[in-house]
Amino acid sequence: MRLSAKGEYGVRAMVYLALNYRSGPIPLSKIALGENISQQFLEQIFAALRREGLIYSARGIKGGYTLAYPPEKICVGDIIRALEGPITPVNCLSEGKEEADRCTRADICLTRNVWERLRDHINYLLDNISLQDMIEGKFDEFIVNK
Amino acid sequence: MRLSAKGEYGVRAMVYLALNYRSGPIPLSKIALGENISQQFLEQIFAALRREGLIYSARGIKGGYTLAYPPEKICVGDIIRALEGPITPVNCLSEGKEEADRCTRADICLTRNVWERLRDHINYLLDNISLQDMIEGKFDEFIVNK
DNA sequence: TTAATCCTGAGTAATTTACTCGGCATTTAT
DNA sequence: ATAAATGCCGAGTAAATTACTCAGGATTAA
Ligand code: FES
Ligand code: FES
Repeated sequence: MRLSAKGEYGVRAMVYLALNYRSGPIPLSKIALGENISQQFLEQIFAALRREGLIYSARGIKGGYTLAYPPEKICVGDIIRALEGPITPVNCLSEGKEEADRCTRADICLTRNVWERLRDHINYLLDNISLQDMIEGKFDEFIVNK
Repeated sequence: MRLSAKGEYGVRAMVYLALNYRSGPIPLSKIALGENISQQFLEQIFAALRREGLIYSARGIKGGYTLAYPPEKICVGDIIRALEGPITPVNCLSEGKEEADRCTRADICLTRNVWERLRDHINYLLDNISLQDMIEGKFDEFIVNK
C-alpha cells in the first residue's frame, strides 16, 4: 500500500507549481532544486503530467511549467492517477472493468467487496483534497463513520 | 497503492480458515487447492502469520492450521500488517516514528498531512472489517463525510 | 547566435516480488 | 517401528518494477 516515488514527487512538484501559480512558467531546474528531486527523473514525471493535461509547458529560455488549472481545481487523486494509473488495491478490480475480462472468482470471492470499498474510500479522499487545500494547510476534516 | 500478492493471498487464506473455524486444523494443501495459490508460496505466508500470532499450527498427520482467535476478533488490517508491515502511503511517515529519524522535510512539507490522513483512513477502515464480517458479506457501511 | 529551457527514447542498476527447491522435524495411524 | 502426512526452514532465482541516468535533439527569448 505504498505510493511510488513518482507519485510522491509528483504531488510535491505540483504543490510547488501551485505556490507559484500566476508567476509565469517555472523551470524544472528550480523545482528539482527546491524539492531535492533528480531533475532528469522529474522530467519523466512532468512528461506524464503534461500528457494528462494537468500542466502546460513553455519551451525556450524563460520557459517552464505552469498548472493547467487553478490550484483549487486540481486534486491529489488526479495527480496520482496520472502518474501511477488507476488507484486500486488489487488488480482484479481495475482489470475487470469490462465485465469481459472480469476475475473468474469475482462471484464467489468474499474479499472483493472489501477491496472495492477500500478503493472507493481512497479515491474519494484523494479527490477531495485540492492543491489549494494543501497550500492552506487546513483542508476539510473527513470523518469516517460506521 | 497496490497490495502485494502476499497480502491478497493471505486475506483469502484467512477467510478460508475462518469458514472452517472449529473444524480442526486445516492442512495447507487444502487451502492452496481451494484458493488456487501455490502451496509453497502459501507456506511462506503462513509462516509470517504464525510469527505474528494470528494462526496456530499443528504438525504431523491430521495437522494443519487454525485461526488463533475467533473470526470476529481478526481484522483485515491485522493480516495485511503481518504480511506487509505498516500500512502507510509513504515511507517518511512510518520511518519517522521515533522523532529521531524523522523526515527532515517534515516541518515544511505540505503533503505530509495528506499522507497521514490517508494512512489513518486506510487503517481505520481495514481495522473495522473482521473475517466474520467478510463471511457474512454484509459488514457495516462506512460513509465518508466532509 | 547563444543559452536556457523543454522533449524524447533508450538504457541500466538496484530492489522487490513472487515465487521454487531441497530437505529436515513432528505427529499420528498402523 | 515404520510410514505417511503434515508443518518448518533457509536458500536460491527468474521476472518485473522502480528509480533513476544518458545522450542528444527541438524551441524560444535575449
Ligand atoms: S480474487 Fe478476483 S475478485 Fe477476489
Ligand atoms: S517529504 Fe517527508 S514529510 Fe513530506
